[in-house]
Amino acid sequence: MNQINNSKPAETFRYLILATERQGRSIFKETFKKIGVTGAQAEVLKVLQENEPLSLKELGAMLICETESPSRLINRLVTTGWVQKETSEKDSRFVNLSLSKEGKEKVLQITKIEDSLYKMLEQSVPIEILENLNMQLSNLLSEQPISHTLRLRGIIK
Amino acid sequence: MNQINNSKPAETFRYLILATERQGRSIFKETFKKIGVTGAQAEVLKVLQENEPLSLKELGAMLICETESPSRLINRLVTTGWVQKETSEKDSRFVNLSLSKEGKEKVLQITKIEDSLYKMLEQSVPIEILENLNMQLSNLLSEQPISHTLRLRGIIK
DNA sequence: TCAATTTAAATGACATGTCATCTATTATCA
DNA sequence: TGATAATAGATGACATGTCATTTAAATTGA
Repeated sequence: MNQINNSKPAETFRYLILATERQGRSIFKETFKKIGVTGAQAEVLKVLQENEPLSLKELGAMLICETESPSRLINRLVTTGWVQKETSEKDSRFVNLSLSKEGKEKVLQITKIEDSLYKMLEQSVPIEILENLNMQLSNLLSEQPISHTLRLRGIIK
Repeated sequence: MNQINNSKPAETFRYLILATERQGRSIFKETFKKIGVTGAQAEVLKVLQENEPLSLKELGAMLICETESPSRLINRLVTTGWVQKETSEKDSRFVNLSLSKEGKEKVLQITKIEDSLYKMLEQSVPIEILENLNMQLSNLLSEQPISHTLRLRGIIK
């Protein structure tokens, strides 16, 4: 078991969160690369799968990786052919975003990758510890702006 | 207390880590902005303060936000006048990086900001919970490549 | 009805992360 | 001694995050 620096618990926590996020992102990136997808793209495709159709603003509100109108990210996914973008008939300021057929297929691949990585994590860390971490982290975030996004995503209730 | 999605603890954990990191980054960014520094720059300046002089490679190994030779980040800090860069006399492939006088002053400001944000966090979360989170997260990372960086930084031992 | 205001999305500019490639320097080895 | 290999750092190109600004469309209110 590691010894941590307990003289500065808040600073230690900050860097451990940063390190955990970076390590996780690196692991996901490594495997997403094989199917030609970045982490941000994967999140978009999955959010669309579960909530389509969405406007850009609605999508932006549901992304944890993205805080504002993700025009460029979406335009790249449209160019790649995984997302369809249509101007709304009711209000042409809005666009309606949804997955194409290829996008739906790509999401299946993404889900397989994610599920296998989740399984690895669940096998290396006792579930009670994961659940406890989840409870503490969600308490920490409960009054923060991002908790709204987490509720939209069903990550916290 | 929040209810979390316990049907997928690993996925929930992933997004909670992502959300915690993003929320924390946003808070630091907000306050660093007032002294004209980005989060990555702040980390560089603090690492140099505690370990100077460093080569680019050594610095890169110690950064949690950065994984490789951070040439451009450093060049911007040199341009801004906070970091001094000299070619090594012994081996001119290497550069020696250290803080300028202005850089040292900027680090004092950075430290004040960080300490006040750390204090806020320590006041809103019981220390035992923070320490427990730190222990669990460091255990999680102990076999990961990034644990080397964390040890160099004294965050884990 | 029309001016003013608000809203959705796009874009410019900048910062940074990532990967590949390049240049310059040093080390190694026959 | 010189060719080859390894190393440190820089740069090109691309992706994405952030903030400000712009454009186009819809809403509001007099």
